[in-house]
Amino acid sequence: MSSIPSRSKVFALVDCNNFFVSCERVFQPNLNGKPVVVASNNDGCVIARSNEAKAIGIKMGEPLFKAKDIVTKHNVIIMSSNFSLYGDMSNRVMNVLSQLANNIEFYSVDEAFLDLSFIPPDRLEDYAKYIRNTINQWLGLPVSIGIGSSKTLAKAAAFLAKKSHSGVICLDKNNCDQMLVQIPVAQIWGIGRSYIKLLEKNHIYTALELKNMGVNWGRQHMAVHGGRLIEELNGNCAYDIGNSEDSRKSITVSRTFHDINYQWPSVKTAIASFVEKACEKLRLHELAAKGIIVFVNSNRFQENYYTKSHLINLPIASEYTPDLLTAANRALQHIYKPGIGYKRAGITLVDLEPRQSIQLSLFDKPRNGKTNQVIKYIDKINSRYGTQTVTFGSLNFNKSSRYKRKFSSPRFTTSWNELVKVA
DNA sequence: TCTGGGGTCCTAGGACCC
DNA sequence: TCTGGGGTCCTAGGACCC
Repeated sequence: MSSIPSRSKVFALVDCNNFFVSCERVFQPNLNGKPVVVASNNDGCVIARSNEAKAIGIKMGEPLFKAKDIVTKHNVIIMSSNFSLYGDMSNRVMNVLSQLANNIEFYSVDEAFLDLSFIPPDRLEDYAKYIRNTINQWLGLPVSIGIGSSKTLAKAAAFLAKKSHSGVICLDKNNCDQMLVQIPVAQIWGIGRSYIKLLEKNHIYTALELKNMGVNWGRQHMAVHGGRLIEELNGNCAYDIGNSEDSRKSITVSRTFHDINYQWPSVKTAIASFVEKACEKLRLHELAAKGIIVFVNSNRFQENYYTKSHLINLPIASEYTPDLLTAANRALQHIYKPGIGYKRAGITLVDLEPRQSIQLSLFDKPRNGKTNQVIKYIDKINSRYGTQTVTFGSLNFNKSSRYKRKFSSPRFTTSWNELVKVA
């Protein structure tokens, strides 16, 4: 029996150039042509650079105080970050891209993978240029596009595309090796600090050399990911386009403290406010958490660096701040060490699952001039468990005690349909 | 003096079970 | 003093990404 070889896949990576800086420039065109950097919270680190800023030697992630001399000398413009702007611009980019390909993965705030297998090979480059021009014309943002038969190759192509005149590079069987030899192995997607050391020890310096090591070598020295990575460099797809629906697995809120000697009361207060923020996100995405991790760090640039985290599993999947606050406090007791000045703390909500209730707001008649709002939770598990009736006051979400919830709201019983009508 | 914040995936080792 | 061989699940921590 002969099998017909399926046509190999084609992936494009669309990457916004200097994204945060480019967003700022859309609304402040006077920044064009000047060295501009966007700084992190507290204006601590450089998190985006214009080409002009890159050219004069400002490094990504560099603390600003270290770049002080260059900044002064070249009149570098420093912008404080405006993440709501970048998020909004990101949504616009993704909306445009969604109209240009069926299968798309929103990989990060400024990058997306597109499945372009539906485009004939000889039309790929033109189509990529069309995408690039469309985004530029509609949104005023410059993008680079890399194309290859795996996501890793598409990323590699995008790296070269950034330096190219056209902003688009297609890797195919014919030009792949001669392109990969130009790419330092450190630029390959999935190769970080530790692997660079390992590869240098083995005299591997370019993407081509890594490709030629073979899948078995990769698996042996760099675990499963290494094998897949080399598979991908050889043009075989090991990572398909991801599901683009919001299926996040954790939510983190953390901050670095300005005051280095954060002690118990302050850390406790900070953690409480992180829980509040995380719960907002949780509800925004209609999720519930089954666990909470609390972590604290001392200053990582000092000796005797202290870092500790602790997980508390919640007895119920929770989207309620009070439950999570209690858990966070318990976790904090485990990791807090007196006498240590904390530099950073945060919480991560884990094991997220779709929220199993929906929220309705019912209003009584105004009393004492105020509207008496009664917030109710209605069982979505109705459909799952076939229950028809929802009781407020003391509510069983389903038969298992795991989902029992108590409410302080007035007790009454009604049916699903009636409630929907009221809502 | 001053060094971001938010994610994913994998693995080693311990606890526990039969 | 000798002290199995599997398996699973959980957790902490490491590595990577933007």
